[in-house]
Formats: sequence, C-alpha cells, structure tokens
Amino acid sequence: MSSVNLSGSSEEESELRRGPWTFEEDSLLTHYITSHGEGRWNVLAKSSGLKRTGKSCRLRWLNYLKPDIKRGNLTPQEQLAILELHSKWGNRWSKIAAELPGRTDNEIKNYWRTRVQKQARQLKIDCNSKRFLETLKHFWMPRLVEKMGQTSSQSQSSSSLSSTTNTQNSETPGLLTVPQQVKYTPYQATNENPSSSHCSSDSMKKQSEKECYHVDIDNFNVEDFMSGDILMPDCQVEAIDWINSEDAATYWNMDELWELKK
DNA sequence: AATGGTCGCAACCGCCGCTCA
DNA sequence: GTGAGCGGCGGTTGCGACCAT
Repeated sequence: MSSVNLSGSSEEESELRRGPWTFEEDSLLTHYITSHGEGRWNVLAKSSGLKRTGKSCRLRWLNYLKPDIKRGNLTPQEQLAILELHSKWGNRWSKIAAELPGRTDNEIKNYWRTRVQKQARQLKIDCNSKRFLETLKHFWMPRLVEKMGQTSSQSQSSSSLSSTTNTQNSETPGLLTVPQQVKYTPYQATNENPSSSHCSSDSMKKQSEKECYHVDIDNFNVEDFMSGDILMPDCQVEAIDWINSEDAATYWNMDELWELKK
C-alpha cells in the first residue's frame, strides 16, 4: 500500500512533491505542528497544504525539524554507545536512537553504514562477524574510551547523553558489554615494536588472539560512562603502534580517533 | 580548470505490525 | 475474524559536496 494512493486520485498523486524540502515547506510543517501537534500524518499532510505524503512529513519532522534534534558530529560517547548498543541489538536503529537523545535512527544508521561498515570493508572483515566485533572490542572501543577520558577532562559538559538509562538489557547479552572498571592499554605513542607495525587483517587477528589490548570490557556499562561516573583509570601502554605503521591509515582512518595521537 | 571518484546525508521505498470499524 | 488505514522501521537510493588527478 502506498500512502500516495490514499488520495485515490492520480491527479492528486501527480501533484505530490518529492525530493528535498524547501524552506517554505519546512516552515509550513513546523508551524502546523506547533499549532496542532504531531501525529495523524496523513491528515496533517492534507490539512497543512503541503503537497507531501504523510510519511514524508513525518520523516522530515522527526529527522530534521524537531526542535531537540542534535546536529553535528557524534561525540565519542555517542559513538561508543552506538557500538555497544549495536552489539546488543543489531540493526535496531530506532531502539538505539532512543538511547541517544537528539539523535535520529536515520543518523545512527548512516553513521554505521558510512563509518563503521567502511572500516569493516577496509579491514576485509564481515561487519557482522564475531571477528569484527572483536576488532571493535579490542581496538576501536578502547580508543573511544580513551578519547572520552580526554574530552571529559577538558569539559565536564561533554556528556550530552541521556540520563534515562535503559541499563542492563538482558534481552540480548552483548558481546561488548562494558566495564565498571576499565582496564585497558591503548596504543603506544612511541613505536617500540616496529617489527609488528604491519597492520593487516591477519596481524590484527593475531593481535586480538594474543589479547595484546587488555580491554576488560566484560563488565563495562556504557551508561556509567555516559553519566561521567567512570573516568579513565590506568592507561598503560602495551601495544603495536597501529597508528604509525605505514598502512594504518588505510585500515583505521577514523579521523577523530587519530587526533588523540597528535 | 576540468573531470572522475568517493563520501555523507537526506529522502524514499517496501514491508510489517497495530488499531479500529 | 478480517481487511483497510496508518505509523514505524530498516534498507536503499539519489545527489550535492568534496577531493584527487
């Protein structure tokens, strides 16, 4: 069924606008919702004078116009939360978005597809595989945690995440359930182990198997990080220098993360 | 400067489940 | 019980911006 057909008229159907929204349309929709409230999207679409489907109006409002929508880059906290929650729930974007106030399911979905899956492709790892989860667990998440520690020390107001915690979801035990007390050893600033600097997926697998990154995330609770209750404990160094390796950027070009290195 | 490739994001599509007559 | 209408969700696509050559 198509909402377009609700009108039942091919003439009306042909009048329906598609594509990018104009300022006037945004304004019209915003004013209508301000006056009448959300919901009843098909009625709204017709009553407001917008030549859009109800679905289109709903999407535009929820993903763009709604006042509490947060724009801009995802914070490390938010990225970590996404990784964690995705490990629990999979592609339940709306459910994940519900844990990140101001962020939309569309935005999170885009983040996952354009950033996370890109990394998986570059590593030649199936992003649905346990191996990729391990890679996230042993490398990516510790880096995010590290960055969170840095940013939180710079600004107490960095945490913009919800205090409405949906903690300890037992629905699906996550592989990445994270630590009350984080003990991890991020990568090393100095290249002490140049012989190990080749960052192939095989080497990464070996690295993972050797547990060179001591990331005790078994008991990690991401909400505790969000609340700022947990600060970074010992940040000992013991790792291959992925970053300085010639190929590293090819595999891990999460720009924000690498800024830590500078 | 022109062109082709890549990336990121907004928007659309199709399916599913819920509600209600 | 059932079918239509609707809202919500996840997957996909289109396109503008940016970058490299």
